[in-house]
Amino acid sequence: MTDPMSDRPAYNQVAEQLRQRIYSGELPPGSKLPSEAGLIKQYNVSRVTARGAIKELQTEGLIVTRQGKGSFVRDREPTRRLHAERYQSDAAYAAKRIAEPATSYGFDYLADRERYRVDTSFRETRASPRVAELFGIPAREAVLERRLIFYIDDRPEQIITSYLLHAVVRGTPVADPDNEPWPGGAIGALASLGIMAVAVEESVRSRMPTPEEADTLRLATGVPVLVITRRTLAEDNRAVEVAADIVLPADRVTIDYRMDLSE
Amino acid sequence: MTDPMSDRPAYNQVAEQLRQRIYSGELPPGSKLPSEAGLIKQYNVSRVTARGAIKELQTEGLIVTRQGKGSFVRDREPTRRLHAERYQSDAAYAAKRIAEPATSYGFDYLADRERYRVDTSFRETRASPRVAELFGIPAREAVLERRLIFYIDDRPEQIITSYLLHAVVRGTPVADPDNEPWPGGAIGALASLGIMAVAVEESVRSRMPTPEEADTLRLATGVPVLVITRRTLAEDNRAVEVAADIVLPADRVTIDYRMDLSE
DNA sequence: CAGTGGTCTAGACCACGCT
DNA sequence: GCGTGGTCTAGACCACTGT
Repeated sequence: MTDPMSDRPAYNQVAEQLRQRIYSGELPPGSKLPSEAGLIKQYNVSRVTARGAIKELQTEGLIVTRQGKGSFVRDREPTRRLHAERYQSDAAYAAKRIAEPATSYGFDYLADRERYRVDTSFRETRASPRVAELFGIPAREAVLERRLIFYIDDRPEQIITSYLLHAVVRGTPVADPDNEPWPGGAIGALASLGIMAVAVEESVRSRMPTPEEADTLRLATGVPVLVITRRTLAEDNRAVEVAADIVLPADRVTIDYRMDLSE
Repeated sequence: MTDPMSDRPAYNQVAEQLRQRIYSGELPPGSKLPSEAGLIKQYNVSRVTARGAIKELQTEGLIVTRQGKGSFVRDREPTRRLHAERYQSDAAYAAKRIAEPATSYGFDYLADRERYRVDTSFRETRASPRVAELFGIPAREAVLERRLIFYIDDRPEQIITSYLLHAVVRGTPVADPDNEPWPGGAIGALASLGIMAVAVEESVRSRMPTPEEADTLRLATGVPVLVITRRTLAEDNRAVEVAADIVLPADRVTIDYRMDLSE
């Protein structure tokens, strides 16, 4: 059943045939793949070879495998949309132009308020070279590091590591972890101190998660993370908050932006 | 050297120790990991177990392995920044407010013009349900599918699948693949037909590449792709171009956005 | 209990990179 | 030629899932 004349290894040929059956829809999301024993018989290969094919599809994020049950075509998770317009909404709330923030950490604030939870861990530290560069300040300046893990329906949805200048927030309610989640997010928190954000810059990249990230975000193998680095700017484009890493599960999140071209 | 009392498998323990040596900087980018034979001796494990540890680090994107040479800590590629402001620049060029487009497909147009190349393949087809939804038109309407592979220094940097309404571009220079890359991108091409874009929407997500994508983008294992879906909007927020998948190598690209909060 | 995947072993042969 | 990784085999024992 595998072609020994092919220049491609047997495990790759098996994987390719399964992949085609998945892409074609013959094996829809949730459906069960042949068992290892089945593949061994069907393709007349050893167990290691059959497992190699399975492994290949796992690392591509096509299937998930459960011990004692089998391998299954991965279900497509409903993706939550993270709208960049939430920042405009946060700013409008901070400026008291609207009564309630529309979102919190990108979630629908009014509809989902009861469903979410945030774990906070604050500490005073000194700016790393990277954080200092993002702020535009000398390294080792005192900063407040806020580590937030955001859950919805008890499922972790984002890991935020955010920094505020210690000189600005020391002794204020903003430095108190019990006040998280702050209505209007970082923009709302800064506004409570009289600091009005005028712009937000985001840089988006992606990579495979560290084992710790895969664990806390409960990621299947073959699922990358989206990583946003955010700078919240006040007048003169001076950075007043820096989120050096917002880590999101890539199988559950889409990030939306809109750029107006009118001058 | 591995702890048989641990509940974690041997290959995982070996991987964890190597991972720590990489994260700690003891094994910096580019440096060589112990050979399989070395791991077998050092940890007193079988070859399969040693290879399992290597495989784990590969799928995390931490190392690359070359036959006959060994495994090496992955070099961090210099990431190219894809600025969303390029759309404003394209629009300014299209409106003849500036003499030259600043970028082309996100690359610096003036500095890099000689270094890039684009492979094009156009075809007339009917809108898939997804493309139709992005356009806001009935499915099966005639569209021009433009498939562009963009290279810089002969290295593929993005795969674009973009759609234009056939009714709009039929018989025009825009429908001629030889005119790619169009100065000012899709916005410039539309402007030549008198259609002025007023906004661009982008949705960003991430996943592992298909084998074909990994091949054309020359991606190492453990490197995801960033996928952008773009809608170019004219007045009344009517979509005039749809890029249903801009696929970018996540180890070489960062996407930058800026949101102004002033009302 | 049977069926499933998870881990591990010892051993073989092949292909690539370099000296 | 030697050291490196790539593929493959046969076989063993363990752990989880469900009847």
